[in-house]
Amino acid sequence: MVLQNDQKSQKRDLIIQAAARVFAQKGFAGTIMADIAEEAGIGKGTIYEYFESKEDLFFAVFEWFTQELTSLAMVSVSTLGGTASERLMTLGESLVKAGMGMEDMFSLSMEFWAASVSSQMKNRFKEVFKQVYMDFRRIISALIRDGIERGEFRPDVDPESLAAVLVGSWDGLLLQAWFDPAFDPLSTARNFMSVIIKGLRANPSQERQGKTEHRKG
Amino acid sequence: MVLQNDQKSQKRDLIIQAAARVFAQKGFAGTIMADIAEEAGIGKGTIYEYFESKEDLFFAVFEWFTQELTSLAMVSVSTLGGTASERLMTLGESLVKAGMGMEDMFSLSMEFWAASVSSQMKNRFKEVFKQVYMDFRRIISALIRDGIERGEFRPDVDPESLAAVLVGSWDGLLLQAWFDPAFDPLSTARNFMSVIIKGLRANPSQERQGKTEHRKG
DNA sequence: ATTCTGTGACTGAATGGTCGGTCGGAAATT
DNA sequence: AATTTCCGACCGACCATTCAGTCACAGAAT
Repeated sequence: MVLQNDQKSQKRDLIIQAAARVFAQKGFAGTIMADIAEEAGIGKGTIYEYFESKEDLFFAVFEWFTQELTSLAMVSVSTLGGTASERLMTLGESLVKAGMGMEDMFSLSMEFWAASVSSQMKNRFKEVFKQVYMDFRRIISALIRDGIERGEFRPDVDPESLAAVLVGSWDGLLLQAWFDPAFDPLSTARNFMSVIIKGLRANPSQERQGKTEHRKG
Repeated sequence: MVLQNDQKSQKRDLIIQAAARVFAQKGFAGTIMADIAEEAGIGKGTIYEYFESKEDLFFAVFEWFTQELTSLAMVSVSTLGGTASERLMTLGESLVKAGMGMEDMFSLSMEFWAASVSSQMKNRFKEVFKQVYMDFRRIISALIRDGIERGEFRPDVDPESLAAVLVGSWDGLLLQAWFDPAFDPLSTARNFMSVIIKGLRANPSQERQGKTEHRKG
């Protein structure tokens, strides 16, 4: 049977997802192509119909992964309503939850990080990572800037810096949770966000208000 | 010549440090034992006089690394004077600076993370990581608790949560910097800390004061 | 019959780890 | 102090294994 393009890409996806599971569990080096073939329920040779090499496949998994993650964040943000504080809070929670839910996927992230150090394709990995982090920072900083414009947040915070730290702390928290099952990133994040929000409030003495001391449009 | 114990351990350290450099540059998988031997200026066989296996050596590098890092933090903290805010700020800066300075070393961290996913010894790696993160959190949370007791910080923040986030965001920030050379983790951290400090202040309207609304001795 | 897809046995390159042998120096013996 | 013995640190050629990638063939589709 001659596969249609969409069937072809469907099978590609099948392989990618099977590979993702195996890589997540065994790491890049620990994974052999035969494992992936078995997981996907196909022959080893077939993989090479769709991918150049093991590294090429790994990179494809990486791209798939970042896509999933980014669209998750996009959806979260676009769905959210309420004040900037609330949206920030909710986005944070849903990202941490996502990270905790797909715990396998987090271990995949670690493999990707490592790949950006030493694989043949480290520069391609780095480039994509850079872009992903930028995207996330952009999403968050827009949210913060919005809060400032509404007069909800102090005008003198730097949205970019704060966004970077939030993005960073999600990684950092999940990392700690990865190593210590007793560590609860969700309640940690919650507690933390409330401190942040207090620091952000334009007028700390009131819960919320529209008084505008803000500059910049 | 029969080596004394201290000569013996000196050579061990020599190998560890040579290995650290090579692993940092080429990653675990990309490193071959011959490289390490060459870097250390010894024969390959000699390495096996001191270490069971490649993984065993890698783990030894890991232990050495965490020791270095922890003692750096210890020294920083014990040296620092001033208010809790100032000490927090300074500790943060010096850790970020350290991370930036030894950029090779940061890439080593990534390798260690990956090792905790998939190496044979993943549980040993995880255990050590867990301990290291706990130590760091303990250092920071003690600092915060101190600030609360002095009445400098609001009594209703959770020192453990905040400490975890700070620790996490150092990792997270350095990670972003790793991928994007244009990203400046230091000024980001500075900006961020000032938001945090504002959120922490016991009495936000004054710069600093000793008024004690605090409970708990 | 022809074309396309799937396959898994096979191969060769790469490399972790071994082991028999070397050699500089310490200790024992003279 | 000269000589011999002994030790163990050091070495690197070699071995055994592991796997990524290939390819000749089988089977399906048309």
